[in-house]
Amino acid sequence: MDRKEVETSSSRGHQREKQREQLILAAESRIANSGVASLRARDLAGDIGVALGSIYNLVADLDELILIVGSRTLARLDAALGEAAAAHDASKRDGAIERLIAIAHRYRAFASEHRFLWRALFEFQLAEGREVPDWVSADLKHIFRNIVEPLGTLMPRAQPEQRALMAHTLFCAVHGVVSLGLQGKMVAVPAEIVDTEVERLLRLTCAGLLQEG
Amino acid sequence: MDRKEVETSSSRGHQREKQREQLILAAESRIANSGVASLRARDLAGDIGVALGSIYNLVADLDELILIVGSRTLARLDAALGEAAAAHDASKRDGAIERLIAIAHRYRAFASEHRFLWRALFEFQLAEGREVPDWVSADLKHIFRNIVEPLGTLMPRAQPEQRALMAHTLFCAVHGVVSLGLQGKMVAVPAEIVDTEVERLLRLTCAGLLQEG
DNA sequence: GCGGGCTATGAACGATGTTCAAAATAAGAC
DNA sequence: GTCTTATTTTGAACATCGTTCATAGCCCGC
Repeated sequence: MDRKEVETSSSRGHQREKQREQLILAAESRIANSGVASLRARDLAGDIGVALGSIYNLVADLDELILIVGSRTLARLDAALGEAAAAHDASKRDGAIERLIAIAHRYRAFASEHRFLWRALFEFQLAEGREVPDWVSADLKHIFRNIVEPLGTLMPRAQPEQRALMAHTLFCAVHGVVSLGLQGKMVAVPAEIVDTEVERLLRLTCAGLLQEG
Repeated sequence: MDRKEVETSSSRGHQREKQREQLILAAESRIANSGVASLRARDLAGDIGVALGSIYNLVADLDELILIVGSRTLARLDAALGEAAAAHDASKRDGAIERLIAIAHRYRAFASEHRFLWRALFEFQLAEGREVPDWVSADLKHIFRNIVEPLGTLMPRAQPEQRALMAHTLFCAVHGVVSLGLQGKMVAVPAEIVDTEVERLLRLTCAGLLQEG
């Protein structure tokens, strides 16, 4: 409790925190290169030059590590989409539509560039009983802001909840096209075709919205 | 090679085929109840009253078993969607739209009813290097027919490839809404809300299509 | 009944995530 | 500086997996 103890524990804690960050970076690198399914505790221990058991002094288990990497991926995705959104003025009709398309294209590009990290966001299944951490909802709400804003222009009479629901629908729809298209689960679709698909989908939907008045 | 040998091998083969079917049913039951991730070779051996090693006389490995169960799921999905499609006349504009919505609603219902079997279709990742079997593409093409047909009414001037691409886009979009909505990955959405979302999405898209002429 | 090919068996192997008793290390007291 | 104590690091051990394979048993035609 005295000064020396506080200093001590903070210095130790600092060392520990450095190792923890090394571990997170190693995990991120391995996931990015080989996919989340091939993440191995023994590999990570070797990566950061530590014994196998020490991994469990730095994180509770591998699931926590995957969640942390996921939060970093979500943050990068948020930054990328925000950048794409900023390029268009959502207060004008055409700008609003172009922003939605730009976000969708950036989403597709992000999925292509960070294939394994992006897939890890959705492939990872929480162990039974564990709950999605709070930061997931928080980060997603932030991402959705970029979609809700142009919808204000395109759905001027709608209530905020209606716009929020539409933002959710559009995000999920674009995600579906990107996900099934790139993953090649049914048929592998080239990236350019996926881009034309999401653009077509958004233009048609926006046309329908504007027609409603 | 003579008759008796043929009879023999066919009777033995018959027994083998019966065990194989038992194994497939056991796997399907376990996946349906607990998800594909908790499928265990030892459990299956116990289910059909056979030694652990015998599993590998009936199928190459568990991946093959999961693929077989997947093909059965796809067949059921095809039947369900076909039934929903048959309820509407795709040659009239309103009927075409209603058919698309009915198919989407049936898709959502199928996903709800056969949660784990449906998720197994998409969660399962082929082991590195192995290819998607042919029946996947074949079954999917068949499913898509129910979507392409009403698009003929809604996109009268379009080329067949354009209609096929739009069918792909719509399927993926609806899948995205259903998948992310029901799975509760971001926010768990009640089934009824998911239904309203896909219906809204399809009505807006169809309105956009009709507006194009 | 009997001999030869096929099949079923479950012990064994190699991975894997996770735990834990013991060793090593660091901190504090004098 | 040295000793005691608390903390951390270690890697062997454990429990589960999928998968393999030598062996034992069985069924068939003869």
